[in-house]
Amino acid sequence: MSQPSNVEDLAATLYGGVSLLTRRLRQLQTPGELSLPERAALARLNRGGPASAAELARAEQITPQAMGNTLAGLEERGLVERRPDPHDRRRIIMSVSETGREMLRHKRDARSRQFAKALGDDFTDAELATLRAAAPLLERLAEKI
Amino acid sequence: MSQPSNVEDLAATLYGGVSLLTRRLRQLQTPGELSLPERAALARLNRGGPASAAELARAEQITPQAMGNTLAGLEERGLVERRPDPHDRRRIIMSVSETGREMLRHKRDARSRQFAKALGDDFTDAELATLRAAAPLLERLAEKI
DNA sequence: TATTGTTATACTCTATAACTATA
DNA sequence: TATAGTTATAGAGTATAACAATA
Repeated sequence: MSQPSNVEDLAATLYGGVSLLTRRLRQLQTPGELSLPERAALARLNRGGPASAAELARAEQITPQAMGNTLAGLEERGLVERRPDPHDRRRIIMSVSETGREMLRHKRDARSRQFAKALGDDFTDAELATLRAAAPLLERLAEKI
Repeated sequence: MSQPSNVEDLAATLYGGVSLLTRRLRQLQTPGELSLPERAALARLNRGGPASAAELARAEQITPQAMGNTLAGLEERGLVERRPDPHDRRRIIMSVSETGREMLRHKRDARSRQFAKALGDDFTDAELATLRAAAPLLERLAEKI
């Protein structure tokens, strides 16, 4: 197993699946809904608790500037709140607002629902298990590249 | 298994891995190298044989306009060639040039090498098998969404 | 000096819209 | 009418560069 040529093929197939999925996910975007990075940032803020923009950027592995854009969008809709860090006046701590929590709770995001629905409807338990096992490997792969 | 909440979690994790991977892959781009869609189009043209832009667009599931952009980039570097279809004067048939074939043969693309290297170096055979099984599932998921 | 955050700008990838030529 | 291809424009998402404030 894992001869060079197989790994090359795997790389190509993986790229194909990953880019197609990203594209489709973006196409599902409807006006007024959260963008993909917005949803990711909001979800992370919710599971990880309040954090600064720089911390979130490191966690999501994007630049602080890009995270700033994303957070600005979330703040405009009142989904996150900012408060200054009393110990370090450079920092601004972001947290999920009540509206944001409700948004996450009620899964109002049509794209997320559709994504989850596709997984639930069209895949066997064995296939779901494969995807579940593969998800963290994709992250690790991204970090190793 | 596959309770709604698990599927939601899987959707979130999968999105995280997929978007991170896409981002990293794009970051690896160095000037003068093939872009991700260029590489995908060239590889498909090589495996599938000569095809029109519209056919390639359908195969890659992007718009003909987007494929036109990609092919224009490949043509500029002399990696693909165009010739009119003698039977249908609307169509232009694209094929991989000798230079393009050499590019694919010699794997000159540093990103592909690095992608394949990360797979070969940092993953066990079992993990590679999981990724191999997951790749087509990602494509199917993208189509079902 | 290093870090946090901001603003400005540009790039990649893809989409929609509008058009011409051919079928 | 429908399809192949083109051009123009716009949008999402991210990057680099340059800066001010604070540590």
